[in-house]
Amino acid sequence: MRKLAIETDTRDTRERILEEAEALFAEHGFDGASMRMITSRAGVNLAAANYHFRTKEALFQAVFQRRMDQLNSARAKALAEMENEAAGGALKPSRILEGFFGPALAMATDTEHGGHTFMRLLGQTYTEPAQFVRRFLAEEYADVMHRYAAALYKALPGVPVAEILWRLHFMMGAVSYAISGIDALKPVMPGLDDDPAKLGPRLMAFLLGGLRAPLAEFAPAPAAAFEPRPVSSINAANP
Amino acid sequence: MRKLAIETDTRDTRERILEEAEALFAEHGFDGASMRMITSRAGVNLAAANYHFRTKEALFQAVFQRRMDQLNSARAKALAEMENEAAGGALKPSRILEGFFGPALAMATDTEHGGHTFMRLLGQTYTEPAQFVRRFLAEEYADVMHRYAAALYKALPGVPVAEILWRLHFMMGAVSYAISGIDALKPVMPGLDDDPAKLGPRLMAFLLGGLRAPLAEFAPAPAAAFEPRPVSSINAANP
DNA sequence: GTATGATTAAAACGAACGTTTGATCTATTG
DNA sequence: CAATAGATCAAACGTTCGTTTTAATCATAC
Repeated sequence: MRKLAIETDTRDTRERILEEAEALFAEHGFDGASMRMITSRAGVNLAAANYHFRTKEALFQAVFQRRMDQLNSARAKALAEMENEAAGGALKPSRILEGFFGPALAMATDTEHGGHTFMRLLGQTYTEPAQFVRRFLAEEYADVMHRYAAALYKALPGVPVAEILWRLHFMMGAVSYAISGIDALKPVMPGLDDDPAKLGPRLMAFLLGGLRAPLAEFAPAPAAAFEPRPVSSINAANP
Repeated sequence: MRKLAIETDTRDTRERILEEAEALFAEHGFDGASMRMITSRAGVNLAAANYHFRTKEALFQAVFQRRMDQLNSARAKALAEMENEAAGGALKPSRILEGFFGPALAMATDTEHGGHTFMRLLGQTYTEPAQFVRRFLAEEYADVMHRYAAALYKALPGVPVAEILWRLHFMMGAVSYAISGIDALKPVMPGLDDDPAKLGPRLMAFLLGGLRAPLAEFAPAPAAAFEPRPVSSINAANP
């Protein structure tokens, strides 16, 4: 009971900081959440945060590390099991998507252990301006992402790898908005059916439709619709 | 030359601030971009920013207003022309999507007049933690968004309106990631074909596939894949 | 010529920030 | 029990922030 006591107290302080930091980073962003807010909400001394994590950036990384480890390992495990089961054969695209996005949605709908909070934070972080955040996130994603891209490449013969990477990217955007939309969409779209249990199937149907869409043709004709508007219209808008 | 001179000088200062604010907000976020950075980069006095815009928040809103006006009017005009042409009939879903996302992509590929910069900023802003930003953005989107949702509802008989709103939301996520990905994706996915001219067709093919995907069934069976993981795995990840 | 509004310069303001310091407390160890 | 090492505390440090103020300069309008 001696040795346990100190470790328990220590982890309590450390983890209380981690918990509140996760919530406040999600609520106010990296810059908007101050060390004083985090530590006071956690009920610990301000200096304790620097004692355990050295800097604010390191605290932010620590918040991310434990969740990303969980997410990455869940995704890697799902893929490994599928590939083991298929014994070298190609996988169904729908199952690949479930392996990749299923753990993210599971975490996003877990409101009891902070998973929901973290996924909101993750959605913000992809477009986070701070360089160290984006670099850190890219490193965290790289490994598992490429393994899923490879699985999709094998499952979708004839689809160029560049197309698969782009569609994987599009899908991540849809999922990110879907998750943050659980909270943020209501003011924009009143009366929307936001049953969390329906979100998973809803989203997966959309993703599969996008993934399986016929390949685009890069003819000059359809591309004309996306040409920049003339300058004059920009200045005329606000005289 | 008298009357023109004062107006030109005035707008020069005001617009130089707006330009640099747009670029720096996109680069460092609302909190990360300071008034001192903005005014010094614009080559104007610090007090001039407060003189013209009163507060930093008002400056941020001014940056948004001019671009959102442009984006909203382009979208509204495209839809109005289509509906006029169809004379009360339903529109092709692909044309509706082009009307909605075409102007956004056009702005995003316009690197000469700041459109690209602003669309990066817009992508960040949807998940922006600051309340006043989200509320402002929701108000800006609401009108045009509902008109496009109505057009899609007429174009896709049998699809519930809730489903259309969600898919519109998913599509906005995909587009947002596509736009920010032009810059941010390269470190994650080296060797990716990022030809900007191909992005439009690529993205539109994906969006159409997702929009037209068969409706999901809300049976309990497929929903099981999205249940939260047990708590033990969370604690076991980082002991 | 005088009033007006735009701009600059320089300084100051109170507040909040991340981080550091040195003392104090606590629990295990020899 | 005394010594040691880690955890926690109150307080302060130096910096930066958004904003305001005061004064002076300049170009235009009436």
